[in-house]
Amino acid sequence: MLEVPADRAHGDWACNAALVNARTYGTAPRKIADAVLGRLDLSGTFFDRCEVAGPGFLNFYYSPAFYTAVLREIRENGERYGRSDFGGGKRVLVEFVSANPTGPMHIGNARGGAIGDCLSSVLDAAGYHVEREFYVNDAGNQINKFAASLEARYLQIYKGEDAVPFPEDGYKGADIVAHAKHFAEQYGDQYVASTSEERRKALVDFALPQNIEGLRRDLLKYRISYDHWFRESTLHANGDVDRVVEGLKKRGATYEKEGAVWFKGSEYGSEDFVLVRSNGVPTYVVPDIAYHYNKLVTRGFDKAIDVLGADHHGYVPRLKGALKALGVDESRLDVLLMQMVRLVRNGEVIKASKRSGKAITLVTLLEEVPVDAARFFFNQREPNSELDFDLDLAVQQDSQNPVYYVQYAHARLCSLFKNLAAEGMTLRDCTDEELALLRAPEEIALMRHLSTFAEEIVESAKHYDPARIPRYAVTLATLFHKFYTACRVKGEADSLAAARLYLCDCTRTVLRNTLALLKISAPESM
RNA sequence: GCGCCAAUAGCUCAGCUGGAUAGAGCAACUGCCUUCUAAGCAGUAGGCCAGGGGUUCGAGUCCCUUUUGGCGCGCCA
Repeated sequence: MLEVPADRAHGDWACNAALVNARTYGTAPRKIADAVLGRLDLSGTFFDRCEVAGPGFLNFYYSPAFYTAVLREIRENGERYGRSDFGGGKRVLVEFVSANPTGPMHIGNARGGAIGDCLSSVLDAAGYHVEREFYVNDAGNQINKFAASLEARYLQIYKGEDAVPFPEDGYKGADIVAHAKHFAEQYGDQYVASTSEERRKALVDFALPQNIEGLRRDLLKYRISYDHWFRESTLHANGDVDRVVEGLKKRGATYEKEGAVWFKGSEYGSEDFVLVRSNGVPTYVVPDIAYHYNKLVTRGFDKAIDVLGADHHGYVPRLKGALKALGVDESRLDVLLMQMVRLVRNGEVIKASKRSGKAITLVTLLEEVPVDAARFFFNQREPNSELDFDLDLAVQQDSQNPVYYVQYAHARLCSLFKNLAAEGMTLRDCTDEELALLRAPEEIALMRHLSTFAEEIVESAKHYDPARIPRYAVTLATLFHKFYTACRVKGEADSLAAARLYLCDCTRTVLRNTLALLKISAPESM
């Protein structure tokens, strides 16, 4: 097996085949390695030498031609450098955020948004055909609660707060009060006398579109835009929800108990659960099944990826089980569960209660923290780890903040080009011999890292781990800063200066491409 | 009680399908700006990888177990 050794003194690639097979051949690993080395022909490859080291590793070293080829590739491809066809154009639907439209987005949605959006970009760059989707829960019980809450607030305006009890499980946020007020300003008391059904419908028709528009607007501020806003209500309207129940019944995957329809989950890798309540109303999972059936069968995506909060993890086997029962290969659905976010200020965790309507919203967060920082921070940690979001650090404009460290590298590069241009030196093409002058350890390390960008994107796509991208960015910035300190452009002999400028240009390109995946700005000056 | 996720430097985290002396950043300490941005660089110090077993030539990585923390387990969504 080939691997990149931790220590570069051990070569650019290391092969441990001799160690792995020592037992099979009954020979000492070093002897095997020596034998392999004797038969190795590196001509025509990007390696110029190979050594046996340690207990029997074969260490390969890149030739200068490799680095030259990397730089040329970056120059040729520009903003496309790093893209690959790993995904083979497979159609992937990434669903993320999908916040409840009955209220504002919370901090978990902010993490989901950053992760989902970056993951989508990564998959796109890795050669998948990606579409981003927001699932709008504009039906079901939460809309009923929304309606009841609005109704109570509306009636309270005319009858007084004491005369109209607020529903126990209603939405207590100030946004509901505001909706009711605006509704009253527009329609007056004309709905006080109408039936509750009419009144609620009018209120929902008034408030829900505003909320959805608000979600769209807020997410846009967060630099997220979707290809589709898919409405749950369409699944009810076109009969898909009913068809799920019918389909499962037809396949013998259901049974009735105490007047309710149950799914035989235990036969499909989950536990049994209720599909249709005894009152005839389907549970929330049924439209969800219909929705995922729609993604994978009706619309025929090869893969559906859901970015969900970890509190939904118990629901995943149910969804997959039901899809399996409907004849859909459940492995085509991948769920990326992200653990909870805790906000930290002054070293203390901020407690947020959604019930009281006092949760910190995405909008509030963005008022306090730059979008660049938010997107970077939320992608820094792997999704399945908890994340402490340090509000103080995110707004800090110094070296403690990794966002600035990376952006500073870009600003430095731009400034370098600007200053040299003022002195009449601009980027020019270089010969292979000139590029081969880039031999300093800092230059080699930088070029080697540049060469791994596409691979990093593929790994990130493979593991659904966008956290690799900020890490790659920080490493790239570090290597550049080291190079910048050790190797000067100005004042060097023309050919070396030109080669270094060439390398700077490549670094700038890759830095931009990396930040583009995160949708973080690359400032020209700081 | 059952299930999912985590535990690595003082703090925040890497460590890819098990590989060569466990890595960064921040914080601490010491140096480096008359020359392309010092929002930077170089260096020092800091670790029974939560504890205990096991698998193997080799384990932070895989298996079992204990402990601690987070989240789930409704005819709520």
